[in-house]
Amino acid sequence: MAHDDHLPDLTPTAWAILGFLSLKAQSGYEILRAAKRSMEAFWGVSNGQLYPQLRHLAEQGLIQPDGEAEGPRSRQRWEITDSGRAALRAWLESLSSPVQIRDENLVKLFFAGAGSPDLVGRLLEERKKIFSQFEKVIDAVLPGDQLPEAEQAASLGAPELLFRYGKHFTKSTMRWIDQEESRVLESLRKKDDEHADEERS
Amino acid sequence: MAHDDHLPDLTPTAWAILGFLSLKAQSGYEILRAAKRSMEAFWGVSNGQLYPQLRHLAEQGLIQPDGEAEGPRSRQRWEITDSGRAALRAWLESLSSPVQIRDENLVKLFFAGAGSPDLVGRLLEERKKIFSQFEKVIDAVLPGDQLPEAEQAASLGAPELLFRYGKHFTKSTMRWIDQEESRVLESLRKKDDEHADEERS
DNA sequence: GGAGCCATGTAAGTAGTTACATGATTGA
DNA sequence: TCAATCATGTAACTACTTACATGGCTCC
Repeated sequence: MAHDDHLPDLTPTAWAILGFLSLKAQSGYEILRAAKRSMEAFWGVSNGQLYPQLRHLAEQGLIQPDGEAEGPRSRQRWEITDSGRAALRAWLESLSSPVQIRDENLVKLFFAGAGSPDLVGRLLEERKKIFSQFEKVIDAVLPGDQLPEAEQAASLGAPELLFRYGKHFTKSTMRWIDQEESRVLESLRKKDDEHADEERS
Repeated sequence: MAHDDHLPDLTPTAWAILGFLSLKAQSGYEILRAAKRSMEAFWGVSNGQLYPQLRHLAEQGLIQPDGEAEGPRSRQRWEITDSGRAALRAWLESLSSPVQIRDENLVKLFFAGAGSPDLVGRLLEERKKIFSQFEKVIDAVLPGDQLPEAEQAASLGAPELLFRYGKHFTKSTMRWIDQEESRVLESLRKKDDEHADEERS
């Protein structure tokens, strides 16, 4: 990773949009759906971002309309330009910003962890739910049954790679939760023992 | 997790600030440092957020000044109030927002994955660097050598729990990268073989 | 009495979300 | 022909970051 030379200054979201257009000329809505299906878990794209960014990319000459939009609000297909492809290649070789995580459940665990094991247990249960939800999103990246062809084409790129990472990540987190849960159980058992000792004495 | 009953409407960052004050009465700067040391990896707190939020928490009656600030810009210590403690307890029992991840390197892998294995290899190398950097942040949560007592007290809560999670998380990610790297190597080997076949024929 | 860090604070900007408005298309 | 859904778009807001300003403290 080096030479951020002549990189246009775009947000990662804009680069992702350009990336989807590099796979196939498509409309904003199609991009939105493809992004939702294939990478929502690791980079969300909302429609409030999408349309302004499309216009911005067009202004920069990185994409262009493919055919005419029939009306003021009818479907407009976009295609990547040569300079768009070049820019995308450069972006792929440039330094990435560090992974950012915002994990409220974990923050709670931090503050609860010193206190009641009960609460920690409940928070770990919640965490399990959060991550099984997360796994559902991941599973949607590569559903067992076949997709309509259009959607398949739209989520080209390397869905299997993201899928493998997502699976690895969720499974590993689930394992950690199980470990912590048995730790909690043990600490409760110990407390019980101590209590019983006190009773006897 | 249930009853979000009478929860004041605060951002998770504000809750975290309140959480730190529940461990110990302290100044903004101390909170900033404790947050940086103990939970930066999973929830960053910046000073542009901190001071306005302190004032906001005070307006809500969840914290109060502990002693007087000597001057307009001198150290001010804050302490949590009873209603602050009650609110914090309620927050700990309330539903957490889902884990949010923004992972630019993974987005690049998605778009690179279908194309050149070389590029995928470089991106995996970058990922390794990103996560070994991440691990350094985690390691700072529980440094082998002892901390000044003040800092220890400030990062009470359950640093070991966050540490264990962070370690588990980074190790597991590193393992995945290794797997993917050998996958890349294999695909390069296959390509080579095919090439050799063509040469022979 | 000045260098450098400690500490508080703010202004400006960034990147994003949600909720809504509206037009176009489809199909019962 | 009406309802639902597809598709584009925007306004208002939210949470947050960076960079800077400034004052206070310490120690030589």
